[in-house]
Amino acid sequence: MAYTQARFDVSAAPLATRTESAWADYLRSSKARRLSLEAHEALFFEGDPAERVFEVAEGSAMLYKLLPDGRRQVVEVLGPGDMFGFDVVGVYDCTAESLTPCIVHAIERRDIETAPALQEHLTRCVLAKLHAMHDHAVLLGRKSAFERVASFLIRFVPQRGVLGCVGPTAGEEDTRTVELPMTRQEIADYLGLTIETVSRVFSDMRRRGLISLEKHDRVMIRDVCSLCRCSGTH
Amino acid sequence: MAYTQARFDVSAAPLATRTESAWADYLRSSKARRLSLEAHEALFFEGDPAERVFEVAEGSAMLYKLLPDGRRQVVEVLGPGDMFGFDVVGVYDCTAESLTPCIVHAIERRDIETAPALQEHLTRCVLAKLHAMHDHAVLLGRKSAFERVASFLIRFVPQRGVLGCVGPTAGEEDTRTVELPMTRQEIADYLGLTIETVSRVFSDMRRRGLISLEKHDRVMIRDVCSLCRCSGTH
DNA sequence: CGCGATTTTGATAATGTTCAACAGTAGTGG
DNA sequence: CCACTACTGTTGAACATTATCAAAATCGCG
Repeated sequence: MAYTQARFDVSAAPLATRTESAWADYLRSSKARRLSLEAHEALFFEGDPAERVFEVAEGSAMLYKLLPDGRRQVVEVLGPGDMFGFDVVGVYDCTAESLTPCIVHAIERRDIETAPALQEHLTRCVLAKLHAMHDHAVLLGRKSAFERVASFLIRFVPQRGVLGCVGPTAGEEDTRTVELPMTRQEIADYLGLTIETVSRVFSDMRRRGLISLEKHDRVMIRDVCSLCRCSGTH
Repeated sequence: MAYTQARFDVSAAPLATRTESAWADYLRSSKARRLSLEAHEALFFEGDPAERVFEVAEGSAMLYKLLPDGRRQVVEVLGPGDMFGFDVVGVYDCTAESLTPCIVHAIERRDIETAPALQEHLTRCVLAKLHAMHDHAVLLGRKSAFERVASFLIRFVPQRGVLGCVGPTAGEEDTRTVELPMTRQEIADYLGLTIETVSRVFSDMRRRGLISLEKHDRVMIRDVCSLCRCSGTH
């Protein structure tokens, strides 16, 4: 092996800084278009010619695909900083729809293709998405309904449930409240379940004291680590 | 919208040619290492420091992830031309294992990072993989066992079952024989099913006259279009 | 308060899993 | 060449999980 992980890390750090800054420069420039969306507004449809790439600035959105008989699979859930609208074949492979009111930046494909620093940033984002899709495939292919919902909830607790999880702060109650940007139907379509199953799992988790529901979309996780142990991943 | 799909296509074509050629140049150079693998040999493990990127030259391979209790999800099946071993966090997120005897090219991450033309090629490959993962998420999240196996089989018929499928040649028997590079267990772990269910679906397809099995891993598809209609996608 | 939409709950059905036994296949060595 | 063995794949029966269908409860909002 040519160099160790430590050496990779140090060489990667300045690269990231460099591309982040080029990206920030681009977004400040007049070329980037800023779009405001209401909740549940489609940004583009599967099959539309792919002319722009987008970045979520505020709020959240999703990408989904439909089967001819109407079954839907939400393939990605997007938050601030996430990019989407990449393509290979000239058309979008998914439909993009806002979940909450949100602001997205639209970037002309042309601008990216001619600016290596922007390309680097884009590549980084695509790699992160591919990584996330691998995890999601495990969830869809091998996890039970309970594990899927647990994994889903932990996703909304920053820095937890992922590799290098910081764990609970010693001695403290490890309680966190998360705001879900999605309806039960959207959660179901993301997790490959039905709306009823999602609802039943939420109720089951409540009965077991793992969570409590302040509102339908406000979930208090009683103990993040306990829930994490239900996710199948740990 | 700034420009039409047609304009995107023509601008994309020369780009592809340019990166393909840089890629071919790199592979001919002494920097690319050529590795020979037997069937079922691991190339790297989930968690290993990610120092190189790979390309399949001959044969096929897979990427999989394991849950702590041993459940496995095969997240990608790779054939000639496919790249793998990308990372975001410095370590591989999957284990890579050959399915058949195969030859892979190993490319130092450093070489790619310093050569924009190689980066473009890599970005293209990652985008294609992301696209494939979206389709796979639909399969795992929303398709029945029968549809999953049908989709899987069609995957091995070049130019069919995908967007812009050429369809059967008029008047001809639309029969094709495919060689599966995977065992039933591997297919099951790829499709999010059990080995028994995969076996039962194969038998069911045989009884219905959709396929015939010359050997366990040689499947004759009686009529590609009929099978395609069973895949849920069309 | 009352209406429409979303969510929850219940009863039943279907799909796929699990566990167990059996069959086919390939490889080995007498 | 055939018997033996180990492995992979197939089939069957019982079971579990999740889906489906139907109804009740809750929420959001004018």
